[in-house]
Amino acid sequence: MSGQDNVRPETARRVLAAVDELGYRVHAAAASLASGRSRVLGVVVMSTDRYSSAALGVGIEQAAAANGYTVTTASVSDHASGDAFLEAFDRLEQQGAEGIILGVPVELDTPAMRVRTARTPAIRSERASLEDDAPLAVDQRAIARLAVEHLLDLGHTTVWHVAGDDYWIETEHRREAWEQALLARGLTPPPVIPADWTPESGYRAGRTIAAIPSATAVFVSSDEMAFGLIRALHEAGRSVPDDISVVSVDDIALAAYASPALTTVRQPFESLGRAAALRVIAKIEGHDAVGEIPETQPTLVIRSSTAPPRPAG
Amino acid sequence: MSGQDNVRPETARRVLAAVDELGYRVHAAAASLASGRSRVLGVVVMSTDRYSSAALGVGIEQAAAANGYTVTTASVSDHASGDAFLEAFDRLEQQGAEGIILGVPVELDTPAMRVRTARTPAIRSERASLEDDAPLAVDQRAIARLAVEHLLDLGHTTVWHVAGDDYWIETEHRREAWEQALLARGLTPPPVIPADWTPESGYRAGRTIAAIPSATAVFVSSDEMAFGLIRALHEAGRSVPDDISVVSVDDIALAAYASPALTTVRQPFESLGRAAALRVIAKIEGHDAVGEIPETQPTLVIRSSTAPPRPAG
DNA sequence: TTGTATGCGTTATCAC
DNA sequence: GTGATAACGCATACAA
Repeated sequence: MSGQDNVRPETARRVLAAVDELGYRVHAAAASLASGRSRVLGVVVMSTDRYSSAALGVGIEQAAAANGYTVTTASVSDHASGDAFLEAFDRLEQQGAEGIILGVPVELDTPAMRVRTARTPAIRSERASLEDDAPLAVDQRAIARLAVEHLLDLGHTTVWHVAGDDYWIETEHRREAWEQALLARGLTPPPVIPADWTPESGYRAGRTIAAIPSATAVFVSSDEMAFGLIRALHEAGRSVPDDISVVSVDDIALAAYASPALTTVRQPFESLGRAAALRVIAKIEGHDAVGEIPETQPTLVIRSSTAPPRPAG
Repeated sequence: MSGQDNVRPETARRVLAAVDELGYRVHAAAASLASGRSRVLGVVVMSTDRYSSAALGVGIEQAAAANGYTVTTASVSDHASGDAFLEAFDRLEQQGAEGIILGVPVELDTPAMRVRTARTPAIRSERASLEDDAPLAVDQRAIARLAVEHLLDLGHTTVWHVAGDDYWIETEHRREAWEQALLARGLTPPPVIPADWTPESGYRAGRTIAAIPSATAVFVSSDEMAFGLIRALHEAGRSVPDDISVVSVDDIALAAYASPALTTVRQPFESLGRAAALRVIAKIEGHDAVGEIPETQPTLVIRSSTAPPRPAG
C-alpha cells in the first residue's frame, strides 16, 4: 500500500483486493501518531473576503493537494494584533501543522515568533522567506514603479498616491518606490493620501484629489479603492482619464468592467500562493529545490483609465 | 486539564504549573486516536475566488472556532463533476473530519452520497439540510421575488432575467421564482438570457438586452454580471436607470460604487456560513438545538440602478 | 519476501 | 481523589 516494491505481485494483489473489499482506509490520526508526520499545512489569514486572501488560498490549496498535503485554516479578525497571530499560530501547531503560511502582516523577527518558527517552519506569503531570499514575494516596489513610470511616460508631470492601510507592509513598500520613482525623474512627491483598501476610503481620497486642480495622475493602491475614487472624481465633474489618469493594483475580475476600464498592475496571487506552499513544503521536507518556481512578477495591464494629460491651455 | 471537578485544588494547581513550565500541549493526533474524536470540520468548495465562497468560509471558520473545532478545506476545480465531489468528501473523511460542509452543488440524494452522509454528517451550505428543513439556506426564491416585485412596483411592465450558471441550483430556483412572480401579475415571462456569473457573460447579456427596444427592466443574478451588463448597455447608448433598470444579487463591497450604484438583493453569506457550521456541529454532537440561528433572509438594498420606466411617448 | 514486536501520546476504565 | 493500565490504528525496525 505504501508503494514499496519488495512485494510479490500476487501478494500485493491480494492485499489491494482486501483493501477494496473491506473499504479500508488509513486512519490519519493513527498514521500521524506513529510516523510523527501529519502532512498538514496551516494557513493564517484575516477573516475578510478581500480578493487577495481568497486568491492566495486557492493557490496554496492547489500546491498542497498536489504534494499530498491538506490545509487547515485559522482566521484572525481584521486588524488583529500580534497576539492574535501568535494564538493562531499556536492553534495550528497544536492541530499538528508541519508548516505554516502567514497571510497576515506578522513581524517574524520577534522573540515570540522566533521560538515558533524554530520548531515549525513558517513563511509570510507576501514576503521572502526567513533565511533565504528567493523571490517568493510579489515585488511591491516593482508595482509602484510600473504604475508611476507608465503615468510619467504618458506625459504627466507628477503622480499622486492613494496608499493602502498602514497595517500592511505592502503599503510602505509601494509608497517608498512611488517616491523614489518620482525623485529619480527629478520630481518632488506630493503628500500621500491615506486610505485603507476599502472602496469607501477610495471615495474619500477621490474627494480630496478632486479638490486639487493641478492633479492629473493618481496611483491608487487597489482596484477596489479605484472604484470609489473614480466615483468621487466623476461626482466632482472631473473626467477619467481626460482630466485625471488613474492606475491601481490587483486586476480583479471587475477591473475591466469599471467605467472607465481600469489600467492596473496585476498581482499573480494564485501563483504566489502556490509558491508559498511549495516553499514551506520544501522546508518541511528539508530539500531546498522546490521544483519549478511559479511566476511572481507583477504586470501592467493598460486599459482606459489612463491617458496623456490634457494639453495645457 | 480537561475540566473535571473531582480534583483537589492543590493538585490541579500543581498540574497546571507543570503544564506551564514544560510548555505541554496535547498532541492532537494522539488525542484523536484515543478518543475517536478529531473536532475537525471539512469544507468542500470550488477553487474560485468568487465572493460567495470566501464570505461563506469566513462564517464557517468563526462558528467552528467558537465551538472548539478547526476546519480543513478541500477545493475542487471549477465546474467539477460529481466524482470530484466524492473524492473531496473522501479526502476529508480520511483526514478525520467529523462533519462536512458542501459549498458545491452536489446532489445529496444519490446512492454514493447517501453512504457517505450516513457515516459522516454533511450539509449543503446553500440548501436546507438533508432530513430537517430548518431555514439553513438563503431563500433563493425570495431573492427573485424581491427583485421582480421591486421592479414591477416601480411601474415596469415586464422584467427580463439574466441567469447564473446552470450548474448551480440557485440559478434554477431564481428562474422559477422570477417566472412565477411575473405570472402572478398576469405577465408573460420573456425568454431567459443565459450567463455564467462572470462579468464577461454579463457583458454579453447586456448586448443582447440592448438589442431589445422594449426592455426596461432586468433582474441579473449577480452583482459581477451587473457590472458587465451595465457596461454593455452604456456602450449601446442605453442609460441605466433612465432607459433600463437593473437589480442584481449579492451586494458585494463594490456594488455601491458601480455607476450607477447597484440596487441589489443582499445575501447574508457570512451568517449562512455560521449557520451551516453550527448545524453540522449539532449533528455531530447529536443535539438538535444549535443555539441561536443566524439570520439567513435576503434583503433588498435600493440604490441608483433602478427607477420608474420612462413615460411612454 | 513476509511476519511480528514495539511504541507513538492520548483517553478511558478501574482499582485503590 | 489519585494512580495504574489497556486500548486507539498505524509505522518502523527487525527477525524469520
